[in-house]
Amino acid sequence: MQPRTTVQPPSSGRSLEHPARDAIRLEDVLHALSDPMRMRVVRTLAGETGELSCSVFDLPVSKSTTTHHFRVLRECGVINQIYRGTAKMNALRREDLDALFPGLLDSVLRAAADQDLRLGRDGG
Amino acid sequence: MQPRTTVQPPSSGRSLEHPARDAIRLEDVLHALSDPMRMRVVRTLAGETGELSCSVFDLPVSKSTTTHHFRVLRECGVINQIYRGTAKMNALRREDLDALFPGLLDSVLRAAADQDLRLGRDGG
DNA sequence: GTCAAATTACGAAGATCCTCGTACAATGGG
DNA sequence: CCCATTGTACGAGGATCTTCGTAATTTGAC
Repeated sequence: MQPRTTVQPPSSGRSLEHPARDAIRLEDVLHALSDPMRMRVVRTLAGETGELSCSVFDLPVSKSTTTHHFRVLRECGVINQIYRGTAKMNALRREDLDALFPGLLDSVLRAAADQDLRLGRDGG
Repeated sequence: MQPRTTVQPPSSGRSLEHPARDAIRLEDVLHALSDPMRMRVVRTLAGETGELSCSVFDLPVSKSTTTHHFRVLRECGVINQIYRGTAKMNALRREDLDALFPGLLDSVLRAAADQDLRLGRDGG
């Protein structure tokens, strides 16, 4: 078997720009989370430990729009994106967000879950 | 003569519509807080125990725009507004927000304060 | 090389948002 | 009653946002 030393082969030469941790702005994060589609993405990512490709999200919008929302999330520092083959993997920047805004992400996620229960989605 | 049981005379006949607690939506609150002017208002209100009139806020925008921002905050359930004479008093709906979104307001306020320090506003 | 899968880029339509100025309304004091 | 104070209503301009369809790009498999 091959060594495969690196855990994750970054795969391709395509690169994606991400803001450094210190460049992340609270107002941008709040704006990003104020969109239902993006909130849905973030909530799904928060329930996963690893990465998810864009295609596993079945948002009720076109693929172009989905691409747009993922870019907004990346450019404001909420998610990390990396190409692996033809897929683009996504992960929450939980460490960075928790370091910058302690407790914010968790309270937002909890508020979203509570609201779903209250309004009768999912849990009823 | 009338009993006048209520503590605060509402002063005028002008009334303002507020969403009930259960009608407050997380996405609307996040959107409201994503604007720097409105965040400034909320942070100022959070530092006060009582009410503040609109005029004590010296936002770097016109009076029309100030009115607009206060209305957005009221209509999404973040603040409570009431007329007292010629003034309009504002207060955070802290109880409602804390009940609906535990910890959210506090973490947002803390994040805003931290970011100000980090970016060199105020504290330096 | 060819092909399918995943995603982007581009341009555009429509909606919403932030901002403003000006004219107007409500209140309380003299 | 007159007036100053406080805030609103009513557009309107300009920016940004959400959404889309179609053409193009990148990658991995055969």
